[in-house]
Parts: sequence; structure tokens; C-alpha cells
Amino acid sequence: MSDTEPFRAVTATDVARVAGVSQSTVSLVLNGKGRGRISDKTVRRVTETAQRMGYRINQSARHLRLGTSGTVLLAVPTLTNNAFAAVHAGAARRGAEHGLGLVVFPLSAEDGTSPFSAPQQALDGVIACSMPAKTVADVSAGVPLVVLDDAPAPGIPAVTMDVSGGMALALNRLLALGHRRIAHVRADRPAWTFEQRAQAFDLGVHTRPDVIAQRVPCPFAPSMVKERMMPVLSAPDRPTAVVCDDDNMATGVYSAAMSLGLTIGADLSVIGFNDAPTASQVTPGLTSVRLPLEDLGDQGMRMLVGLRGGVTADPEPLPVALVERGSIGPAPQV
Amino acid sequence: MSDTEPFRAVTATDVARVAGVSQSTVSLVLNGKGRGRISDKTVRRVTETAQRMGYRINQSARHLRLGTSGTVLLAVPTLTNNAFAAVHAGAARRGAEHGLGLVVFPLSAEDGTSPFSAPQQALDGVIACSMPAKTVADVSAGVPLVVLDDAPAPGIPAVTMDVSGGMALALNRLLALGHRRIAHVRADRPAWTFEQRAQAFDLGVHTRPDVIAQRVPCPFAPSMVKERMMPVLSAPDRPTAVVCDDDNMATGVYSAAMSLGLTIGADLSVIGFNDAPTASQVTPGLTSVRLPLEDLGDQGMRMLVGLRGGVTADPEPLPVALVERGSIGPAPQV
DNA sequence: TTGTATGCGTTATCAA
DNA sequence: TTGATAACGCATACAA
Repeated sequence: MSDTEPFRAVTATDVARVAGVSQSTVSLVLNGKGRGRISDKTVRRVTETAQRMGYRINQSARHLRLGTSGTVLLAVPTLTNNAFAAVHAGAARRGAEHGLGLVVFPLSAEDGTSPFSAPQQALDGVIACSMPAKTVADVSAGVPLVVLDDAPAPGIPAVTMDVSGGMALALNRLLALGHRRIAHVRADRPAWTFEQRAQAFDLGVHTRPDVIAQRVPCPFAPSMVKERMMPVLSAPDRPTAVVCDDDNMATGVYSAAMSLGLTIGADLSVIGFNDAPTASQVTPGLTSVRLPLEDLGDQGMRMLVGLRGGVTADPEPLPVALVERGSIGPAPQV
Repeated sequence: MSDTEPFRAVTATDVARVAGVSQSTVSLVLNGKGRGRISDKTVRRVTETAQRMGYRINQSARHLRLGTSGTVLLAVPTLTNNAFAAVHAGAARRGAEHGLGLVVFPLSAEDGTSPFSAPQQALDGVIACSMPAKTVADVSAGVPLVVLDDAPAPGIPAVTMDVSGGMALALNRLLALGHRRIAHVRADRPAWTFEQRAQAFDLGVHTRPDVIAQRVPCPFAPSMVKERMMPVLSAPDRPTAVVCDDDNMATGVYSAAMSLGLTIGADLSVIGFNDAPTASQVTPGLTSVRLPLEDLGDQGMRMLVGLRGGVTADPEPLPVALVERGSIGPAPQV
């Protein structure tokens, strides 16, 4: 265990030499392919020798030989959004069926600084979630790429969720409840998924001249949303309902409403997006557009695996649903 | 672009053949080591040919040759805790200085099911955060390992934070404010970091016979904490102060207190752990033990890199601080 | 039942 | 200024 000379890992060849067999025998035994080929005695000797010498396979060599690394990278915009945990779970589970491991790589620091340096890993594929293909160009160069919840681009397979439909669902529900002054709290991030919500909102209110729509772009942080919403909710012609691009943002609306003495669900109806765990934890429960995030990951991995088989057509957007809780109610009579 | 025959990547040898040069020349050029060695004309031809042929370097081959993969894996217990984003940021930044990329691997699904299959990647090291070394044995086999925020074990370098000290800080502050009935809302996960908090709490109250201590083990979810705290805070001899293992859990205490009409900061003092962004977003602001998570990641990566140099001694636990906000106040006179 | 030989694609040394 | 050539450690076809 001297650390004066450079560390050199134990190779299969080393084990072979010590065990008095050939390197191929070691490989066979260690890969469990010695059944009926290598004698039990040799198997035992090799196994024991490898163990004793602390042999660890060299993955790089293995990958080179096999032409595959068995790992896929999931690129996400940030680690601070639990939504991506669900996407990861779905994709990882599906990947496991194909012997693929899944690691996560956040492209931006939460402090908004420049992206971390791209890992120079050997990858079998990349799944980019809620970000355009060009953003992951560095890491995805040369490997199959699937985009999730972002603009379908020609040549780049994508799996999307029907977020527009979700917005329509939310909007129609509020209209049915009699709301005519409706605000859309928009994430001020330039992401396809948020553009979809915005367009669907605009489209939905466009055909309804009786509706007074208000667009409120906000940073993602709840505290910023609160700050931004205080004047909006204080105005005499304040909205009676608010749709938020994300459940986190909705909690900011909750804070603002509470500060102003407005009762959520009565004075003000609120709808969020994602149906995160927090949605059911706040009081009253937050009505939210449930996004099939785990499915999204699952389908993404499925598509990535299918890429070898020549799958090219993008699937239909995954359906979403409106989960109703106490945060919405009939428009207050003013 | 026929997909009838198996895909075969373009190699440097292919480029060499087409460009009419040797493979070593291609390597030299593409690695920018042709300065003053390869003629500009050749450099141009090779570069252009590689570009045109869509050449992508084979990382596995490169890693095998170089004996390093340039990537480190950060193992975390879950993706649903923003704390790990900070750890990642710190470690990634430091790693970048050494040409190391950092990918994240969550060991448990948020639904509590079994761990995802370990990625069979080529790794230069593993950093395990808030989990014991044996938990990551699969992925860390054969590569340097550093443990963060977990029990220092012999032979396994660890970087810790002074969480015990943090608990002492919180407890003493509450005692100084006159509180004598204090509850500790404990995460019921078997993790070293939580054991530290528990022991420090027990130790702190042990020497104070005038203090009535209450231990409330809870699942991590705020809703569970609320449920668990309702009876505790309804009791006639309810605690006047609560220390929580995590800021998320503290929000559960907030909910319970609000349901019961207790005013945080007056009727009930609350202290959390982590000083997450939410701590300053709730009302009143949550007093919290600030953990140097980004530093933790930074030091972890630093140590991992130093491992080659024979660094063995664990550093001192990283200092923590109590960040005071409106959630604490003098003990109510009963 | 085991060993020999080959090649995966790269980097780097050395010779030309 | 460039080209042969030799590893890196492994998996596997084939020979023995």
C-alpha cells in the first residue's frame, strides 16, 4: 500500500497470472460464462484469486469492447424542482429493463450562473427534459437524443405532454364557475412548456370578449410571485381567479391572498400545474393540472431504446387531467 | 442513412482514410496538438473531413487509453430535496477546476421502492451524500469514495457539518428565550445526520431538569408532520417551542399551528434545519440552522481529488450558523 | 476444459 | 511534417 508509486489497478490479466490460468478463462469465469466450460476447481481458484487481489473490472475497456456503455444521461434544467424526480423515476425504471443505467445532469446552477462543464462520459443516449435540443448539444453530441416536454424539432424525437390541453381544462373550469376576470401567472423563463401554457391561455380568452384576462410574468420563486401579485390582488378590479404555470408559483399566490385577507376558493380561485405533493398539502388543497411526469420519463426512455429500431414518429402528447381541490369555487358576486 | 445494417460510428481511422492521412495525424489535429507539427493545409483537410463525416470521439476508447474517465458520481438519497442541488453545485464547481464532470445518481425512488439499478459507468470517483458508504458499495466498487454528511468510518474519508453544534445553537437560543417545554420533530429516517441532531437534542436537555422535552418522530412529508403535530400542539401542556430536523418539516408545524390558531413566533417558536429558500418565504420567516451545503460539496470534491495525493485525515466538521427570523420569540407566559 | 489470438478506438512515442 | 507502432483491458471466436 505504498503511495509513492502511481496507483495501478488490478487487471484480469494480473488475476490470470496469479491464478495460473489464461486471461480469457478469468473473463469467462468472472462473467459467469464458465458453466459447463470451465472446471469447478478453476472457477473457484479464479473467483477466489480475483476477490483476494481486489480485482475491479475496467468499465472503459469493457465498454470499448462491447461498443456500449449501458448508461443514459437525463439532462434537466435544475435539481431544485421535484418534478424531475418523477421523470427520472419513470425513465430509470424503463431503462433498467434494457440494462440501462440513468444518471442525472443539471444544466444550470440554481444561482443562475453558467452551466456546469459537460461530463465527457461514454453515453448510450441522452434524454433532455424541458429544454431544447441545442441546449444539450455539448453532452448529446454523437449519441441518440430524445427531448421531453419541449418543442418537437425535425429529426429529434420528442415526447410531450398536452400542456395546452391542460391550460384549456383549467380555463374552462374557471369559466364554468362564472369567473370573468382571470389572471395567468407566467413563469418568465423562455421554455417551450411555458410558452404552450401562455398560448393556450391567450387562445382560450381570445374567443371570449366577456373575459378580462391579465398576464403576470413572474420569476419562479414563490416569494417573487407573492411580491408581484400583491398589487394585482389589491386592485379594485382584481382577478377572481388565477392560473399558475407551476404549483410552486401558486403557493406565492396563496401567500399574497392571505396577506390581503382573501379567502382562497371563495374570494379567489387558484389553479396550479404539476399536481406536486405540495398541492394536496396546502390549505385549501390546490386544484392543479396533473402532468404525467413519470409516464413522460418512461416514454422517453422507451423512445430512446426504440431509436435503434428506427422509430421516428413522435407519439401523441400525453394526456393531462385537472385535479380539483378546495382552491377553486364559484366566482364571487361583486 | 440506411438503417438496415447496424449502425457503425465514424472513427478517427475512417477520417484518416478519407482525408488521406494517418490516424495519428487525425488524433493530433483533433486534439489541437498539431501546432507547429502538422501543416495548416493538413489541419484544414482533417478538420473539414471529420466535420463532414460527423466524426465523434469514442469516449470509452479515450478513457481506456487515458486511464481516466473524468467523471465523478454524486450519490444522493433522493432527488426531491433541494439541499442536494446545493451540494451538487459546490462539488461540480470544484470538480470543473480539475477537469472532472459530475453526474447525479439518486439511490431511492421517491415512492420508496428499491434502488435503481446501478449504472455501470466508468468513474473516477464517487461522492456519497447523507448516506453510509455501504449503501453505495455497488457503484463505488473500485473507485475512490468520499462520504458527505454521514458517519466517518475508518478508511473512508468523510466531510461532515457540525449538525450537533447546530442543534445546540437552536436549543440554547430557545432556552435563552425562556422556553422550557421544547419538542424535537425528528425525521424518522435512519440517517447519521438525523441521529446527530437527536443526540445533540437529548444531550442538551439532559442537563436541564427544568426542561420538558418531547420527541416526535415523523415521516419527512410536511402533511405527515402536521398530522403528527396536531395532537401534540392541542395538549394542555403543549410545547412552546419546536425544533425540526428540516425546513420542510417545519412547514408542517406551521400548518398545524395555523389550524389550531397558534401564532408562530408568539404562541409557538419554531426552528428548522437547512435554511432552505422556503425558510425566508414562509410567514413569519423561519429561523433555521444554516448548513453549508455548497461548501460541503466543494470540500467533498476537494477531498476526492486529494485522495490521489494521499490525503487521509478527515477535516473538521464544517461550521453551521443559526439564522434568526420571525418564527421564534420569548416563551409565552402561561 | 483451457489457451491463443484478435480487435474495439484512442493516445503517445518514436522513427522517418 | 507525418506515419508506423504499441499499448490501454476486455470479450470472444477459434484452436487445441
